[in-house]
Amino acid sequence: MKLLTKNTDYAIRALLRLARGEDEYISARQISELEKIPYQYLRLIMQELIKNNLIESKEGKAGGFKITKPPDEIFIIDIIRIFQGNLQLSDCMFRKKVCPNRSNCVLRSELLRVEKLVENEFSSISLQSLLDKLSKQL
Amino acid sequence: MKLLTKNTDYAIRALLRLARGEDEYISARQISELEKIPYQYLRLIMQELIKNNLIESKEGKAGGFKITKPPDEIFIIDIIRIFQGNLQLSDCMFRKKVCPNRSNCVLRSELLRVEKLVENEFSSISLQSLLDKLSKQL
DNA sequence: CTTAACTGATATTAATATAATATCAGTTTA
DNA sequence: TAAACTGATATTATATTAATATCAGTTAAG
Repeated sequence: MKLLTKNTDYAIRALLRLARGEDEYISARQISELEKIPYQYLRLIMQELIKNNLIESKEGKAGGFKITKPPDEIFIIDIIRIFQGNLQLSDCMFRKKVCPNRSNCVLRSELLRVEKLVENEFSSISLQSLLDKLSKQL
Repeated sequence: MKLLTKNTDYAIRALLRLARGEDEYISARQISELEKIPYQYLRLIMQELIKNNLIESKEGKAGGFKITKPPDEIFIIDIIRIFQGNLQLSDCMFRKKVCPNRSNCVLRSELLRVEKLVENEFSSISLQSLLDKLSKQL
């Protein structure tokens, strides 16, 4: 079970970069080099972040990206949701009206509980809190 | 993020079946039909469960599988570990000596915490507790 | 003593999700 | 007008997960 996929992880790192970068625009190229994220892949990630209003862009030479909100208003869960969708349980039979399988139903409520727990945890971690940790490391 | 993969889920259901089945052997064919699990896939799962000493088998006609421990001694985490390995964090750079990426390191401790949490939850759910729920549903 | 119903072991394929590249059009600045 | 960028989208590669298939060996029952 992987809590974060690579794109979520890359996105977090990219956002942390932007959050550190005052209000200048930072290009995908720069972020890619600083954070060692494959350039083209990062581009896709940035586009997703734009769609979700976490960052904004400036086109053309000297263009790049800028974070749109203060880092204490962005939470890890927001980023997870973008790239990994809502937390989901075992594939099983969820959309179906009546769960055709009792054993699974029994599991369901437990999984929902754990899911909720994980969600709460990730809802409590803001970019700012990570930045704070970062600065302590220096 | 999927908490359980299908094989884990199937394994849990199969084990619940066995746990309900007194001390008779139940064949993969029967379980497959009762729980609607693809037969050949289930066979593989049963073999894994044997390797991990959760069940034992009897060969030949009238053969099948039997659970080896009382259901209050088997926990969901045990089954998850068999089929999904240890909970793992974001792929990132874990085995490496020095984390080459500070931003990620900052995430690391948080992820470890959440991971531990999930682990604890799944360690507290026994097959017996699921069986209890099942019987209430009847 | 042979056949039906089973498990053991392992190989193969299919399906899906994740990760990474590639391309081309359009924008901005110097 | 060229260099350095983003927008949009298509393509490919890789890994993981799920599912099938095959064949040898075992057991029980007629």
